[in-house]
Amino acid sequence: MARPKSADKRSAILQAAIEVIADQGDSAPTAKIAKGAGVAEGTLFTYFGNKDELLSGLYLELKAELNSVMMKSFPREANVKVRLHHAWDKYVDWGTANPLKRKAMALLTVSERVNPAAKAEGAKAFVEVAATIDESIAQGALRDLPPDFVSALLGSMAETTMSFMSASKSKAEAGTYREAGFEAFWKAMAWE
Amino acid sequence: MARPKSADKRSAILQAAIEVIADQGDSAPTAKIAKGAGVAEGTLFTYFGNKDELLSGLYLELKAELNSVMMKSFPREANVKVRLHHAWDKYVDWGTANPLKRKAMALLTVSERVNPAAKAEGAKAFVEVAATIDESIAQGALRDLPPDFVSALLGSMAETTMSFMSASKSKAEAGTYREAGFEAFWKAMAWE
Amino acid sequence: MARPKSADKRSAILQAAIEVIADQGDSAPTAKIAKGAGVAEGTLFTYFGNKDELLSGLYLELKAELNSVMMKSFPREANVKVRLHHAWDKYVDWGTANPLKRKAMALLTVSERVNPAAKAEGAKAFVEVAATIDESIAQGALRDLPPDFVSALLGSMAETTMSFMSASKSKAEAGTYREAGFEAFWKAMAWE
Amino acid sequence: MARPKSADKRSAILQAAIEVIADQGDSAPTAKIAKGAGVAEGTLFTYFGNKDELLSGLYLELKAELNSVMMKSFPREANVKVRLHHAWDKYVDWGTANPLKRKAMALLTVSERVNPAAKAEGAKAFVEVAATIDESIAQGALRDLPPDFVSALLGSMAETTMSFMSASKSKAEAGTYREAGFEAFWKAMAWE
DNA sequence: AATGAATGAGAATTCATTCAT
DNA sequence: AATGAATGAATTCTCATTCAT
Repeated sequence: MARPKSADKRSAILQAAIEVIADQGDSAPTAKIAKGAGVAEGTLFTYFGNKDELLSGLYLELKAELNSVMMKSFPREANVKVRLHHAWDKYVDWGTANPLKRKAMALLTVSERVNPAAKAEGAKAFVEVAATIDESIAQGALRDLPPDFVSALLGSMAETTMSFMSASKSKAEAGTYREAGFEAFWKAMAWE
Repeated sequence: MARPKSADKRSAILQAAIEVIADQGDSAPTAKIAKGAGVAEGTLFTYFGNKDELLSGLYLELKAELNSVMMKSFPREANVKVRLHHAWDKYVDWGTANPLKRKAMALLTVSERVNPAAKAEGAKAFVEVAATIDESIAQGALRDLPPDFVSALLGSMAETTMSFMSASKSKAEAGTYREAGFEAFWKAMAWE
Repeated sequence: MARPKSADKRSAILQAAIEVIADQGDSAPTAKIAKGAGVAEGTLFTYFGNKDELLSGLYLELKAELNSVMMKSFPREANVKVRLHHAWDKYVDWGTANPLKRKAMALLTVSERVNPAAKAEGAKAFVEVAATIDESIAQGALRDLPPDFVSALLGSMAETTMSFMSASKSKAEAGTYREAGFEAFWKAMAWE
Repeated sequence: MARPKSADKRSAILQAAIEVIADQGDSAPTAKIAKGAGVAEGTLFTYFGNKDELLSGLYLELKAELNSVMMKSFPREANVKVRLHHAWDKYVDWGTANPLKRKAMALLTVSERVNPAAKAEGAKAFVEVAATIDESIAQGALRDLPPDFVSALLGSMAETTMSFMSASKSKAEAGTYREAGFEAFWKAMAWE
């Protein structure tokens, strides 16, 4: 237990978990994940104490990756609309470029097996976005709604947008949805 | 003609299924559902051929109930905004008044075990709403976006709104979210 | 229970049992047999107290039918070879003309569920054949072997002959097996 | 390489399967077999993917054993009668010495659950006997009958002989049946 | 008598986790 | 640390039989 030797193995397990969970949900057998990762069934449990920990760990990993993607060259100096637009674009681009990760993350988000601590920690992926929303409201760029509500709507509208982007027949069409989605969000939230 | 199949028992099974599925998702044991319904494990299978049929049957039942709720005194003669507002209110009121049903329906909507025929049939719950959206776009009340995209956004925004209504501490606060949610949707989709 | 009203229903159940048991063996569900007979599941149990009784009853019925077929115009006055040849021909003709009955009877013969009393009673189908064999041995037409052994060999050789007759491509070929089978039996048992 | 799959455990499962299947046929519960073998219910499935594979595997094992018994010091140089006599003796001795194996093999031979590939493979147990029969017919030692028919009669006559040997009260009596059975077979098939 | 819904004890697998190697 | 065999509780579904209608 503990002190895993190889970071590679941990990554391989997580990668396999993404694929298997995207396909079968949180009832995916650990044996299948281990096989996908090229390790023995028992080995999985030296990297993750039990299945819930694996699920929670994967959830965190995905949230962290998403956070890093959204924050890469985040235009902290620009105005709030530009900043939110940046986050939106990075988010939906990541989601459409990584459909398995998106699917797995969505499944884990509603899974009872991901522990509450991980859920709470995962929320931090959006702290900066949330802060930007707070600021937007404070300075009157967005309507006076509870910031959490605005964040949640951003998330669900982005989720919906991604599914239409993924179903698109061309890059151009996907791009249209991406822009229309953000415009819808912004108009929904802004004054006027 | 012997003991007829009892509508009560069928209902009891479906009701128990709502509770257990809301709690555990589609991996809820049929034994637990049967127990919750107060029938023998085998009895469940005289009402539903197998677990998938139970899941699909419940999905249909919930969609039908939601449809009937939304269509009750649907103001067919009023303008599109009024009609969509009516549907929105009925939808989110039903969802907040019946959190278990809402949860179960959400879980079943993404379950692989609900058969495609049921999914297709279930979509009919929203046909009139979809038609209203089509009409809104055609007559220029809403922006020129793919109607399916608008419908999907309506659904996901309503879903998000419901979760904030459910978490509200007062009826008044819930009512505020309900209204704010619809306003957000309408502004997101309308011209200007 | 008891006192069945309709002999037709009893026959229908037995007929259905032949078909279902020939197909699935003694694990064939009683529900399937009832359905095949066009009666309700419970009705089967007013004609046969339980499944073992049905199986045993069917076994007896088949043995009785076979007996009556073999004894029809049995040449009691002819010499023993002629008499055994008659029984042989009737037996294998019945078996090839009624493959389902033959299959069901074979399956029931080795089934643990047919009760011993029925097995004993069923043996009577061959009493006259057995008597003829006794006589043959007594008068020196057949070798001095235990009569039961001779009877058993008659049965198993006939069984094997029937399966080759059933697999034959023509009536003529089947007839050849029928004759060759009897000749083999006779030569096996006769002096010199 | 972890605990290797144990040949002992595999044997224990097969041995238990022989006993339970001889008693209950192919509907014998896997749980009962596992218990008889002294392993957990799940363990059975690490050695045999499913019940059909267990049944097929056992069938093969028994046929292979029988083959090795019949072929042990098979007198390839002797004349055909001697060779067939050898096979007959080894066969019926094995069957009477191992009544459970004989019963299980007979049951599996007619089981629908043993897969066709195993049935085909199992037939090889008798190839050399079949070849000897072919040769016997070709050189005129046996009558001109289809070799398959001769083989089948050999099998069914041996089967019948074994059941009388098993019921015998003494070794001597059993030996008498063994010899009488072969003589019956030979006379049935030979010219004159 | 006939019907078929109701029952609950199996039956065959599956699977997270442990532990001998 | 890594492996994968071993475990046994849990799961879905079947089926002979009973019994309310």
